[in-house]
Amino acid sequence: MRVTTVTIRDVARKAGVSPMTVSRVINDSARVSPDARARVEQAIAELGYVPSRLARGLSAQRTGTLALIVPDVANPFFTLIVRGSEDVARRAGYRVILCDTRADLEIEREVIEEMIAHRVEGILIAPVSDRSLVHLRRLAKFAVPYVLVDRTVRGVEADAVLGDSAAGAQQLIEHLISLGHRRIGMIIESDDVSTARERRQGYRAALEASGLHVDPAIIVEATVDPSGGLDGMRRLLQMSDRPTAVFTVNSLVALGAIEAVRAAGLEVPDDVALVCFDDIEYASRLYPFLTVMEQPAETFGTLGTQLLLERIENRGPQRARVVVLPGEFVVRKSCGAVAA
Amino acid sequence: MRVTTVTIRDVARKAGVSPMTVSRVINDSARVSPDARARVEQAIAELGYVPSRLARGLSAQRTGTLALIVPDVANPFFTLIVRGSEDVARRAGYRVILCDTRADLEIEREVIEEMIAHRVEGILIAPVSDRSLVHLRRLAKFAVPYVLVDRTVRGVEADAVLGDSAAGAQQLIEHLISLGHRRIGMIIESDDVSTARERRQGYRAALEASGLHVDPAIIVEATVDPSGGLDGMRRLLQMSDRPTAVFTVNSLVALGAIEAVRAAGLEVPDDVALVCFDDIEYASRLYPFLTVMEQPAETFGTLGTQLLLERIENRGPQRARVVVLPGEFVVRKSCGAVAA
DNA sequence: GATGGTTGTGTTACCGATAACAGATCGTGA
DNA sequence: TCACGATCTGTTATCGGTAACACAACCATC
Repeated sequence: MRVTTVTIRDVARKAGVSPMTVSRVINDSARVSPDARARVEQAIAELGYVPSRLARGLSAQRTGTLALIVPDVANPFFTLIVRGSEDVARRAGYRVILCDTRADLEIEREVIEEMIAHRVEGILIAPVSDRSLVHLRRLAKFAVPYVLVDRTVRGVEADAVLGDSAAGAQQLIEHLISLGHRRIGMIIESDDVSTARERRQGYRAALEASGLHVDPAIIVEATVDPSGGLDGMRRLLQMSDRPTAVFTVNSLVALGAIEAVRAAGLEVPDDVALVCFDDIEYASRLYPFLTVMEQPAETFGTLGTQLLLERIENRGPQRARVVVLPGEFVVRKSCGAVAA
Repeated sequence: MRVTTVTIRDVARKAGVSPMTVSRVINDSARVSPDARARVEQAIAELGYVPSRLARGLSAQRTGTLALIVPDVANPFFTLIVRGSEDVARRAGYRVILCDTRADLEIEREVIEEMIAHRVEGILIAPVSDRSLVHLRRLAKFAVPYVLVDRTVRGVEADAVLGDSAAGAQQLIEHLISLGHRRIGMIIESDDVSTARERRQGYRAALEASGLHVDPAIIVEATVDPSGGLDGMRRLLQMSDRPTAVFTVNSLVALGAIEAVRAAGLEVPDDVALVCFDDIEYASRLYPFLTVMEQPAETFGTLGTQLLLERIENRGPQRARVVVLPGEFVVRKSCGAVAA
């Protein structure tokens, strides 16, 4: 059992060539005589040599590493993005360092510093909010290419892969209106997250198009997880003039909202209809319940990573490319359109 | 906008000291005069200097990076492990590179080579199967500490954090027996995955303890995902003497199994009772249906990472530590114990 | 005032690879 | 036969840090 690492020099000595020739063999770069190549390969096999990416990265100024920064790895939506990104990266010979910011700006700041220190070649990021701006500026300062996924940031022009939040929300709300709802609430996060902002717009547009009044009282802010939904729905239910239908910013919030409805002795959709963004794949398989605007999450990851690789390799146009992927409207029981 | 990187030498020049003094400041290592320290910090701030982890890693032989290798990042069980591991690693000043093997031995081999090349300081791994043995030997050869999570590998003695698969399976089966079932099928993966092996043992032990016959015909092998469950249950339902209850290796398989039951015009638990390992957090919130042996997945991640860090820092005993965490038996509707 | 220990800082070499250049060998055509 | 290009290989410097040692300045002690 070896303790010290086998280096390129050890291989060179054993093969009776210079380190440079070994380097050429492992990089398949310039021409090497069949004879030398064979001896080097033999030596590599015998010594069990694995070239250090650190040394390579330092000298070649290429680490072969990307970073993927998301606000919540446990959210199935982001998990799919992770999977898609990982896959494309691997095929292109890159590794992915995954960072979970837990939707915390300070953690986001830290991980971005870390990734700069790691000299990752590019970053795919679903930023915490508009206040991530300074972090992205930092990336720009260090000339680290990055691509936004799922969310934009005010004042930033960069490649991005997004869902159509405004249109999606509008469609969801229009559906509720078509079912006869006139008082539609919303549980959503703060306005400085682009998706939330756009979904609010869609909400508003749908109401206004039908000549309905937008009542700020039934738009409640919450954290983006089941507990936020629980809390938000609880507040809505307490109102004297409570909504007959509610739109939540995503499916995790919807889960909490459902719990609140049940805890109040009520039911979805009988007492409160519910629609939201993002499907929960496994949950829907077990129990197709939520009416959702499903986004192609894995494609967010694959496409985003492809754009990133193009930036890294300096292919692609100067101008930022923004890809907006439409969602798929899936009607299930929670909206009350079909028998529960 | 800078293109070339700011190095320790640039900082040194600006601060009027040697690079070594700068190194001391950024590492908080040896003593540095308050005056020099102030000048260095000033220079770092003005230049926006971020030390390269590559260079540091190369020269100090420490990368501050761990790898986490799992067979399926999209499986909620492993996602929770990821989250736990990430969290502990960050607090200890380590970054985590996440690798998804997709339960493919060849991909596992590749990512392990990659991680050796990256000179990660340690690896937390849920191995594909017993055939991962050669990969782990490779890690041992390179003196890379590793800790097993969720699964062991035959012939390997290493730190491990595991669930109690045998006891858990036994309890699930005993529950089915107590409900009156006498013909209990199983959908499970190949025997060379330790968890599957142990769950088979628990299954067998429970049956034998009740004097029931173990019928190999109703033990079917399948891939560990919904499609495997679908396929496995389909086969079981075709039998003339089909089981009245089925145990699936985990909840994703159970989802597929339920689909097969429904596709056959039957229902769970009325026609077939169902139990399995691992909860699907979000699904259960929406619809508490599956009777499961829930494992503390996030703890697998946190504890495993702690053990790993101890190995890396050479704390902890020589001998391998194997932690077995008990699961929590959660009775819901799928087993038929309560009214559906 | 010589001795010895602390404190702060610089020098040198090296971590493990690669880029850039230089040189050696060989075949080919004039 | 000589010049020239093609092919292969080695040398040197460098990527951006740090370890190990050296050394100067200062203080306390006898």
